[in-house]
Amino acid sequence: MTPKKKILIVEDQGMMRRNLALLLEMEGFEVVTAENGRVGVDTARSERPDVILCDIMMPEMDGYTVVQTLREDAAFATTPFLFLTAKGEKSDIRVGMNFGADDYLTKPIVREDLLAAIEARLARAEAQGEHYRELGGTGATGNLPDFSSPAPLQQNLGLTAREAEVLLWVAQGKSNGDVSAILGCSEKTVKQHLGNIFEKLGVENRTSASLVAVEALARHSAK
Amino acid sequence: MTPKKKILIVEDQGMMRRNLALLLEMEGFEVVTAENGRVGVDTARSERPDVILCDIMMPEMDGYTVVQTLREDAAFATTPFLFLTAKGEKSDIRVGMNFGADDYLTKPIVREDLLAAIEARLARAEAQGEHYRELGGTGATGNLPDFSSPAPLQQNLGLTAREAEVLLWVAQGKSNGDVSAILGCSEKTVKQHLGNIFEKLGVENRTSASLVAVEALARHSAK
DNA sequence: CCCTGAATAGGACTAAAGGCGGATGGCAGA
DNA sequence: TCTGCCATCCGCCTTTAGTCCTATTCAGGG
Repeated sequence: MTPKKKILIVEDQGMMRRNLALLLEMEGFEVVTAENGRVGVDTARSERPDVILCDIMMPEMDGYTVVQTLREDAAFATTPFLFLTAKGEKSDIRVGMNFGADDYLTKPIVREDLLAAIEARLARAEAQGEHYRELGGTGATGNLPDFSSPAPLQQNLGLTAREAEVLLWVAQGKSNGDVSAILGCSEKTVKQHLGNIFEKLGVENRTSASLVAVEALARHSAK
Repeated sequence: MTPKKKILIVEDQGMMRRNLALLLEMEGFEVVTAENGRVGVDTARSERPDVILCDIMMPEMDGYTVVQTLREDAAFATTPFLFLTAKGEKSDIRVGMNFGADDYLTKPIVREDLLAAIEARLARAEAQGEHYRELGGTGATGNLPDFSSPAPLQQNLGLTAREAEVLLWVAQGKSNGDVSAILGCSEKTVKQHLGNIFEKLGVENRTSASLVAVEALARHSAK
């Protein structure tokens, strides 16, 4: 929502293309257009639209081929693809849907239907993204795992509460001196705990222990 | 494919329901049925089908409400939902699609269309799953990032080729001595590179540098 | 009450890490 | 050709990390 959604219109009829573009721009979408299927595929690849509206009957490359081509590309596996068709012919629509389109709109395009369909597909795509992001946890976006609690380390690695606290800070790059100051104990104590941690984790130094910790935290975020 | 796909049929007309079930079972699908919308929602939650076929006009709860209800549940955010409708009325279908359905089939149901639509939606759902799994990379499952190539470190962190190699091993917990043996150079050289790496990454020790490296590698897996 | 496990900490020591300055050779671009 | 940038390596030095051993305190369970 916050970032302007980009819509690609692939439609050979100039008037129809301009009308649609104008309508969508007035609704706050960013619009790019292509005058046939072949150009449409190229434009999709360079512009990475959030939604694609595509006519079926076009010169150079028809709509079926466009959706088929784009669906082979992992980058467009999730992009909502809507057909625009002049024909009420169910068979045409069926063919398109079976090629992996997400919806269709019959001409003449009604403004309300168009907007409702676009919003519905955007909402659906977003909901699916969230679903998979949930599955993937924070690791899915390449971010660092959650260092907010030592509990996962305690649970998953069989550490004591204090050991988990020590490791939590060590894994964030803190020195023994830092950790002792943070936890309010002697540096000797930190070293002692670290030695025990290394033994429990089967590693030989803090860097390896940190790796194990990060992995455990990531696994925990992944639920 | 390997695991039998489970299909939920929500349809109030007994004959239609049994015919569809029989047809799909003969095609090798596992089929569960529900005789109205309310039961359909319950059944979906307990059976977790891979595809849902749902009539629109039903007693107790209509098809729109079913899809609306299920889409609110994260578990069904990605489940292909196909409407079965006796009406060729476009408006009915539009309403259903706008509620988050994925496709529709008009009665009388043609065997080929039904199977093609189901296969198309299953393929699409699977492709999307793969897409997001790719985004999640190995990190999505809580595993460690890909340490097979230093290239991502070189690219994303602005390191030289050699520096990236050094960091790649350091981030895996290797000591300077180990790295020098692995790379076939002096330990002094490793230290020198590490110093440069620390400066470039804005960190003060190998553990912090490793954290940055792991994050960069995870981000790279996320494409 | 005794025993265990956890947390704490000290001393003494070795090993590793990291900083600083200097130096060489290769290689590509101005 | 000269100038950076990169990779390589040295020595010297300080700081940090890590090990081994020992010891105290405290909370719970049998």
